[in-house]
Amino acid sequence: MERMKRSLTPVDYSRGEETLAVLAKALSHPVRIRILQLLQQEACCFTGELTTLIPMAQSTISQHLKALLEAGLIQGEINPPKVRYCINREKWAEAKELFAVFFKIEGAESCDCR
Amino acid sequence: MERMKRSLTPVDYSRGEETLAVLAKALSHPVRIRILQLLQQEACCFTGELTTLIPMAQSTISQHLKALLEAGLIQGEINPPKVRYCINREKWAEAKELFAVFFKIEGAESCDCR
DNA sequence: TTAGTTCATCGTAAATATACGATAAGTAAA
DNA sequence: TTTACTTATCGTATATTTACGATGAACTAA
Repeated sequence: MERMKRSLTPVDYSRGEETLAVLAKALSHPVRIRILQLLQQEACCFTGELTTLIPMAQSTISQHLKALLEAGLIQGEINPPKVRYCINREKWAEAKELFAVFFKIEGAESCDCR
Repeated sequence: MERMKRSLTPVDYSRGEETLAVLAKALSHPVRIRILQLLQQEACCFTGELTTLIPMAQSTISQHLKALLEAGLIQGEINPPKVRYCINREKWAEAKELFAVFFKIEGAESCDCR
């Protein structure tokens, strides 16, 4: 069959739109929400501590940690043979602000579609 | 090959964790961010208006609208043969609050992992 | 050096997401 | 009824995500 195009013209998104989408994607799995909450409460966690708190394979937890790391929401300190993670406060504040601004937009009045 | 298990014991997430993840997933694509911003600015939009504002196939836009609808962030008013969409203010406020509360957690001090 | 510990990465299966065109559903107008 | 218009859904190709176990990398301790 013929090759299918993936888009007519590429939509060009603003920096904010892209960033927000990336952050939202990082938050789009419940276990990552859980991990972030645990890191908030505990200040720091070794990967091993997380595996005792969450019934998932160690490799899966590591994979989710990587996703959070790539989104910039957490940072890791290599303390061999352990690795300790914590929230990246700077990025956290940025995300908090981005979501707040996004949801604050009140633009026009609701049209109350049903 | 042998069937692979998807999880050791199912992790049970709280209502808030699930809800936040669902909302985040809805926001995890830049075009959906764009659509929501447009709906905010314009109060209401017919699907057709959105297709003129966003260079994507009508079917694709419709698919994204469905995703936002399922997450509850928007609502539609059938006004045949058109359908007008707008933000669901109630859900919007709920989402705003959920994200705000989530990011507000300050728990312990940062451990400054590097 | 060897053994043990901790974590990341690889390989892979399955599910989900994302894009497109084609088609169906539904109403209004001719 | 027929035609035109708008939107949703279907079918499908491809990409990405998510889960697992197995293996590798890196450091410590014996």
